[in-house]
Amino acid sequence: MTSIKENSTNSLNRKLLTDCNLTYAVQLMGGRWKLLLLMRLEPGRQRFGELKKNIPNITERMLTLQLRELEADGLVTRHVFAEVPPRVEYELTPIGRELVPICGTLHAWGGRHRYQHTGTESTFSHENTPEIWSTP
Amino acid sequence: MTSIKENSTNSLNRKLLTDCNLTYAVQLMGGRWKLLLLMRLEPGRQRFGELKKNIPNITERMLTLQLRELEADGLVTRHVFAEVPPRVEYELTPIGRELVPICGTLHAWGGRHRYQHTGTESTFSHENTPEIWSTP
DNA sequence: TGCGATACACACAAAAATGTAAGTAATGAC
DNA sequence: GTCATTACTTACATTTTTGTGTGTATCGCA
Repeated sequence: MTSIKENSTNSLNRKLLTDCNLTYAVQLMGGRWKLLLLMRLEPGRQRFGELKKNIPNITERMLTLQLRELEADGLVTRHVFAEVPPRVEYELTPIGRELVPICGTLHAWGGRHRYQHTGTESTFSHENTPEIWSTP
Repeated sequence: MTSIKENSTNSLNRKLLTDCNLTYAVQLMGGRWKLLLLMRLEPGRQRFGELKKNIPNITERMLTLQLRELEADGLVTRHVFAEVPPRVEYELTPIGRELVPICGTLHAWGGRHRYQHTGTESTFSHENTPEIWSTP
């Protein structure tokens, strides 16, 4: 998300879909790394560098971008400490936290789908957030 | 989704995220028009032309693409009738149908978020699928 | 013979998302 | 004075997604 052409059909359609609460919701969580970030933040605050370490393959640029969008959308809070070297911590907001159980349901559905569709199971491990993935 | 560069970092990262059941699930429903299509199909089978009529601003190309991806992902079934002019109907699969209540929850969350974040409410109407949007 | 109807396909263009590589500011430790 | 540390920023390149416009096959009907 660098610069958007207001008034392209593409952008108008995006706005149109923003009117529906469902597609609106999906737009908020739609960035490639956003849900992973939310899940990492579930146990509590995390520093920028820790997120970077814990999320495989994410670049600093993408991490910054996605975190800033999450912040702008009110899903996470940014805490800046006036230290050197700098320290910045990220934390889920209440409404962001409400997304977590929904993600649990989606995760379970994804597992069922994968099994039915491919006959395999996921081996991805969310080490630091185990309790989320046990769906009620 | 026309042609994908195998082995670009971009594509490798996509595959990596496919390992997680959550991001896997989001990939399946991530196309711009997919969830709207799923919701339209909830009441029952629909013809290509009806979907086109009912979904604002979607082009034939996008409709085709998204439906084909949904089909390839096992979320909808395609029924072709050997008639002239042609008739094709689309229908939710069982696992696709399991996504509907989750969408209901997401829709509700989206509504809460929008209200908190913007102070407004959605005016988007899903005429043909009213019962979905009343979340338990 | 020509037309309308339907569900597409195709080549191309535009826009958006993602990735790469390099640089920056401030400070304390050496 | 140089260096390491941290959380970025910036300019640019690549890849992917979305949109535009036109064409097609088949048949029944006028």
